[in-house]
Amino acid sequence: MNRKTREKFEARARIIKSMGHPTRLFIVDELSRGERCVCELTDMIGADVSTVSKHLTVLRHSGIVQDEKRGSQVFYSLTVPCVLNFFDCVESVLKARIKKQMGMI
Amino acid sequence: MNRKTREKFEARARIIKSMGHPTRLFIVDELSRGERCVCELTDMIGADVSTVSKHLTVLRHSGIVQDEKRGSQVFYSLTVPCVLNFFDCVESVLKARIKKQMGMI
DNA sequence: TGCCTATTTGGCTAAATTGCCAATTGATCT
DNA sequence: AGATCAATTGGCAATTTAGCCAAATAGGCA
Repeated sequence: MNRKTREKFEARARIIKSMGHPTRLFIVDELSRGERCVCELTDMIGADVSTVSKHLTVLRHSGIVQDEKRGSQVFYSLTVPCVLNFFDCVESVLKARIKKQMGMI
Repeated sequence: MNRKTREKFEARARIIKSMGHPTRLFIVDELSRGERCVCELTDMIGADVSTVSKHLTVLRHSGIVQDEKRGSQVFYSLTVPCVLNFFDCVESVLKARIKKQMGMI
């Protein structure tokens, strides 16, 4: 794998990786239903605000979410709706895995 | 976030996370063109066989790939084709990011 | 101005990840 | 059986990640 190819996959892996954490995946799922402020997300998640804020920073840096400051609050939303396709596919993987475990394949 | 919800997102995040590494993403991309043995993948990637083997174990455990032993070789293939949708979406995220950087949004 | 709320940043520790080498296992071939 | 190739596993050091607390920053309001 040459340098250019490696860089290409590194850039793409970083985006996927940013969703590869339960809390961040929860955030993406929640934002798929509309924008949310940090305080709302923090309440739902039940972790320290600073922790949630850092997770949001990861998602923002990867380009999956964007933020908008309004008053004293910061609202986050998805930049691209297609990330929801991920969920459907993940379900397929889970289903296939269960089928295999049951010896149906 | 209650226990059940957390577990749900943990299971899904584990699948996504397994693709969140340049080498493993490369493997998924390569397998989208057909099954490959460990030795072929190792040649392409240019890392130690043991490293590649461990990456394949991660992907296998998450259910994204399956293995089949034939003779002295082990062939890997995708279990579910939809993982390719990930690539399209990742491209969209990258494009949106570039647009934003250029001040077009 | 001073207080309160919302959010981010710094710092620190614990845990997880990665990649290499060495050793092991398993199949093939002579 | 012995040699060889393919792949996995164990072990270890270096790096990265996660989450909490404390501190800093910023807006809104009395």
